[in-house]
Amino acid sequence: MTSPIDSDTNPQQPQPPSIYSRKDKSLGVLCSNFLRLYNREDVEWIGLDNAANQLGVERRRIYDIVNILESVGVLTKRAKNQYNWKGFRAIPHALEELKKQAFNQNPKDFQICSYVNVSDENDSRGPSNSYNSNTDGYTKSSGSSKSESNRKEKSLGLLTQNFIKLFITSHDEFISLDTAATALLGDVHDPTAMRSNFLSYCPSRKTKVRRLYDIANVFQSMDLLEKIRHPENGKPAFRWLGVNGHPNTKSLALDTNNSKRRAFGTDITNYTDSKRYRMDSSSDWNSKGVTVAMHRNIDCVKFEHDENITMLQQPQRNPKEFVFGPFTPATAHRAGTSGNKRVTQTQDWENLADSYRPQYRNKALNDIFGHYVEAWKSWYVEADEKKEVQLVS
DNA sequence: TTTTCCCGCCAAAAA
DNA sequence: TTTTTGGCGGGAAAA
Repeated sequence: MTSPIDSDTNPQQPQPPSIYSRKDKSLGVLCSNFLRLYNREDVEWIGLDNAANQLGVERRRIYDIVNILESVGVLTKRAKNQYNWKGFRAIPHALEELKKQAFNQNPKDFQICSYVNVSDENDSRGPSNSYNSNTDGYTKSSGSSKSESNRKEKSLGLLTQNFIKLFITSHDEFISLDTAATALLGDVHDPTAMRSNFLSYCPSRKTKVRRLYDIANVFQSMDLLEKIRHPENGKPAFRWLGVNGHPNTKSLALDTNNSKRRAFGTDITNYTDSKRYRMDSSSDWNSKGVTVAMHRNIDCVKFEHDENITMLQQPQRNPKEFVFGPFTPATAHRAGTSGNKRVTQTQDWENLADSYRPQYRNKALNDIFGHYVEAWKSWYVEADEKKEVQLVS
């Protein structure tokens, strides 16, 4: 067996001046090399030091790769410096878990809207949080300390999982990283970030986009993701390929002959068709990535910030109804919803927004939340009006 | 000019 | 305290 060092090049010969190329150093290339090194049946575990040495990179880069791979089940942490190798076979199960999470409606399990302890007046430190031992390893227990949860909720692994969930739940086949970053901005505890989000300027979004490029590069090297030009605007976007390496072919054509659309999130366990990782949605809710963020953030505040706000009151829910979660389409309707009901529903939301505005002690937060609600309301109404027009025509 | 994303600083977490 | 882990953003290559 020969190592790269044993190549037949003559060491005496002057090497051509090494031309620096970023591509050679990219995370995608590194991930390919990493997989080439370890993606074998006989590999049980890997050491980070060994990986860094073998691949000739700093440990820091190995952490990037490992965190992303761990988020899709390829690796699990075994000990300090060591990871168990699970391989690609673990990916489908991990994706199923993510899918369940994306549509499972225990909001507290949804990391994206985790910590919202914004109030300066409420700086009590809770007990340490820890990752649960469930599949993804990133579900947070409640009562986290601010700093810990801050750090973990911003982790690359968590961002990776939420990025995947975005593809799973999105009605759009093509998602730009900018849109994804907007949707995945979890800095709800940062009033500046929240406000900036709506003003299309946000320093942390730039960082988020950087991280999404990292993730996308790794996933591309694994054939889980494909970079394309958006067919409509020609801008760079990404398409989720999934484990089969085929694009999600859930197309609108699927529903063209079926006016009765599936209620959002009703077939959680129904993923025998691997091409259908995206749920049918009866709305165009995520034609605006921001809408996703909007809805999510409101849910965050609603469920996580109960000590500082008056809870948003939930309308009485039929226990049999599916309870929407953070990625739930804001304009999703139940199957068979009548037009009248839709109008009523819109009005209900308007009323809700008007009547149940939480009262933050922090005035800035209060303003921001109000901003969220107003924006959400207008988008909701707009989307509903579009749907009405479509129905009429 | 905009998009992409490497690189390594440095702080948090763990040992 | 030392070591491991990894968030973060400056700034440069690539498009």
